[in-house]
Amino acid sequence: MHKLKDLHQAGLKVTLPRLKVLNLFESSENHHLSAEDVFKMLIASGEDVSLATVYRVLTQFELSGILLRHNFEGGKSVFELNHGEHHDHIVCLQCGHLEEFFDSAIEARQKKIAAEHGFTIHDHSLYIYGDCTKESCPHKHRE
Amino acid sequence: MHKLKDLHQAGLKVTLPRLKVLNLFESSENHHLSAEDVFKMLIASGEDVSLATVYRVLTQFELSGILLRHNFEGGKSVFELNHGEHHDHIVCLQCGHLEEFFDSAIEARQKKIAAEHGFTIHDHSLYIYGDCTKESCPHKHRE
DNA sequence: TCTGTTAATGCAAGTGATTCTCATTAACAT
DNA sequence: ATGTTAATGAGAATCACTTGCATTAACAGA
Repeated sequence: MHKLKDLHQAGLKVTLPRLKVLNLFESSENHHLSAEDVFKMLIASGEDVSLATVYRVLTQFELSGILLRHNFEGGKSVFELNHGEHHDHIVCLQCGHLEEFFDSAIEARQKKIAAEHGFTIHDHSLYIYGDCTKESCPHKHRE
Repeated sequence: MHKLKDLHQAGLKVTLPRLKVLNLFESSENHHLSAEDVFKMLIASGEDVSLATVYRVLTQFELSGILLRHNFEGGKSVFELNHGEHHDHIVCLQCGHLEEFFDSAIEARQKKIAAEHGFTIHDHSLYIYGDCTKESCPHKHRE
């Protein structure tokens, strides 16, 4: 259990809210959670935390590298555990279903493009938006 | 000048606020503007528009294809004229300098990835963040 | 050109997500 | 055990938009 280590390394005290949030990300079915998701799930499971604390903890975890933040369309941030393996996302605009992918060809092209433009690459975000073909996807809601 | 045509095609009346916004995008040095940028620039040049109208106009122009909306990090939408040629962006984290690029290899890989995951691609957003090492990169930029 | 219908606008109030303030409390080094 | 300092909860505040509503401007038809 490297949870304590993670927190100490980040210079953060080991408090109940932080452990609860970490546990949630490690045990949750859905790996991508918004602040509100986290808050509601904790409340639902009887834990008593404040929404403000959830936001604070998520931001601290992002800064210390424990979590990754994504800004999908829709205005709210979504977080996931940082396992150290970079990947991009493909999102269903109908049902929100999310899949991860990694493509070395795209990664390589990006490096090349950055170099051609005289940039030192720091980071990138690639989100593909589309319609998924899941049975559970409410595809019929089209105009 | 196809401004009037654009508006008519979009089923929008040719009103002063709409013309002012279009003119601004066509004449501005900076091609990527937020709602607040547009509002402030119009006010500064003596035009009297409401912020609410700016938001409405930008959204309508996006829906009718006249403008493209981007959601960079930072939580605010940025718009640019839609010239019909898709491109992605590479952004300097130091000075905010922005360059556009198009890479057919990346586009092709994305289509393939979407197909492999059973998605019908609608759209994508790719932003590369880095440091622009150019002399032309002034380190005195607004937030 | 006048005019009625309807869309567009301005203003202010309302939202949703997130951040901040500040008094209180919990961590943990001593 | 306890002092120091960070962390928390509760709610107000902020930021980027969005909406309701009364007023006004567009423009098609007479």
